[in-house]
Amino acid sequence: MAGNTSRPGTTVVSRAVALLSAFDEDHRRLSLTDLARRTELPLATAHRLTRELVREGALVRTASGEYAVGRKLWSLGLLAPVQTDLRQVASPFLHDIYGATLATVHLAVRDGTRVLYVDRLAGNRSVRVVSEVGSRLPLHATGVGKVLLAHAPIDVQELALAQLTRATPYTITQPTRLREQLDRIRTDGYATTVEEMSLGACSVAVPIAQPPGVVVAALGIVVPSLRRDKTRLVAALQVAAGGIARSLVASASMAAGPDAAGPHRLPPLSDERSL
Amino acid sequence: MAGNTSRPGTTVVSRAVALLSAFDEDHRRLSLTDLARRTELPLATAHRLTRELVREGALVRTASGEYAVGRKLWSLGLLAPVQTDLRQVASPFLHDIYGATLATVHLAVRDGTRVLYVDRLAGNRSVRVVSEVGSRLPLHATGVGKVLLAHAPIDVQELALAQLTRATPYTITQPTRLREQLDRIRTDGYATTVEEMSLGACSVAVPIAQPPGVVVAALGIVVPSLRRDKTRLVAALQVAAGGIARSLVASASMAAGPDAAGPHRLPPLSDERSL
DNA sequence: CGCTATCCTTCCGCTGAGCGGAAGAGGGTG
DNA sequence: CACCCTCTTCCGCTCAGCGGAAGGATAGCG
Repeated sequence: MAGNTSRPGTTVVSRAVALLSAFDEDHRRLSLTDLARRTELPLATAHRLTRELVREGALVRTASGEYAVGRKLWSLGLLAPVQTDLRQVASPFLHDIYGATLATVHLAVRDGTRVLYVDRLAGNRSVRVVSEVGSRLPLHATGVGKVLLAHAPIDVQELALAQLTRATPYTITQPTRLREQLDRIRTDGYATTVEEMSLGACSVAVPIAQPPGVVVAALGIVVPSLRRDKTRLVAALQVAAGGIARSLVASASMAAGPDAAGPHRLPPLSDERSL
Repeated sequence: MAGNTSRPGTTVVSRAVALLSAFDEDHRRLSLTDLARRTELPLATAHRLTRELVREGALVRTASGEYAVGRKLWSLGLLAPVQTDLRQVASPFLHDIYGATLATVHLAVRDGTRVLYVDRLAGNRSVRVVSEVGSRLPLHATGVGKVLLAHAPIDVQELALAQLTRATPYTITQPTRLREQLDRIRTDGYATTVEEMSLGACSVAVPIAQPPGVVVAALGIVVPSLRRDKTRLVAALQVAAGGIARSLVASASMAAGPDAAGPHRLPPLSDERSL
């Protein structure tokens, strides 16, 4: 920036990104004042930057004068490696599972200490669930989350176990109990939840491991009850997960995002903040 | 910016967006030098800004040192009004059609003089097609494109008719011939293409009109041949399109993104550069 | 009708954030 | 070892960016 900055040290880029990040699932449209408030930027500054972002197509202005995320960002986001490989490869398999079960199907990866839903298929008659594509939930209360947690590095596990927030009366909030489950998940090869995230919703999930042993994603479905056909569901999921993993080898090499960076770590880059 | 700018008048924001826009379908990963070249920024400048974008999560750095679009942008993009309503509402219907036909299914909107593919379902056994979610193609050579063109404002039609690029030997490049087709599309209620975009691919598409009469999107499928069951396909598509339109009413009010703003057109926006 | 409240937009002078040439650090190749 | 290429860091110059303040615009209230 320049001149009379109220908070020196902040850069134009960080402010611009802050403005964009002010939008979330519950705030898809924001007025200028909201934007300024949420980013803690002076109104005039927010106004100037916002106008420029609109000019560049990163934001759009609705008829009512509110701002929303623009199409340019949408197209750009689609280029992110999150979806490029994994999503494309997995898509047909997700359809197969959906066709066979008519349940909500999830494809997710771990993003720090949260599950990031990369894809989701849901029909009219599927169980209502909170997750949407792009949303992030805690690792300990969902099927795919538990799978990813069970196969996460130790330090991530510790971090996650230290913040077991409660979503329903059935959410597991005791670290020791969850630890036991994680052990079982590793040996059994699948995870389940029973109304731990939302009432009336149970889930089964399995890992997708690309170089065998390295879990890069999780595949899961949400059903009203597990009683009847857990084993059948697990089998179906594992077949699909295997297929996805195998298809990933083909388009391998370039690797599914930073997490899978293997022995070579990223150049330092130091203190990245998450979202 | 500040100081010794080589090209005064450009702003930090525009440079940052330029860096992001350097990525496209054929360039999902770019080295620093590539970025600098594509944006015509001095290397040092590109480096500084890029590093900051990485710090903010807008870009990520791969193990090999290349840059790619980050997860943050991906999540942000998902908030764009492009998909919020329309895509979500349409999703189950797309699945139905896919299940019934196993053909590639497309959901598209018009973005200026191009088709913007908002969603796409394709299986392993579907016809190979060029379009991907997020890609933009000319209006005159695809099924969904023709539908959108037929129902576009006059000035857009003129603009599009003035640039009938050829994709295959079967692409229609004579304005008068296309004009006739557009008339038929309006009366018949559906559009077809026969190998006009890619050889071996035919398509059928129908409009999705929300306040009846106002076309907000198009729904289409791609098949190897139209001979056998065109009427059947048209019927299926029209049922789905009707269903989508009806479901849109429910989530109406807050409006399906700027395009659906009814009689009020978008604020000029005019000379936006595309991606 | 004025008064207050809330939102958006424009103005303008001060200044440090941003600029980018240049030099340095790897790494790969012949 | 010289050459080429890409990435990274340095640093002094300077104008792009900053944001308080003033000026509409619209809405609701008494």
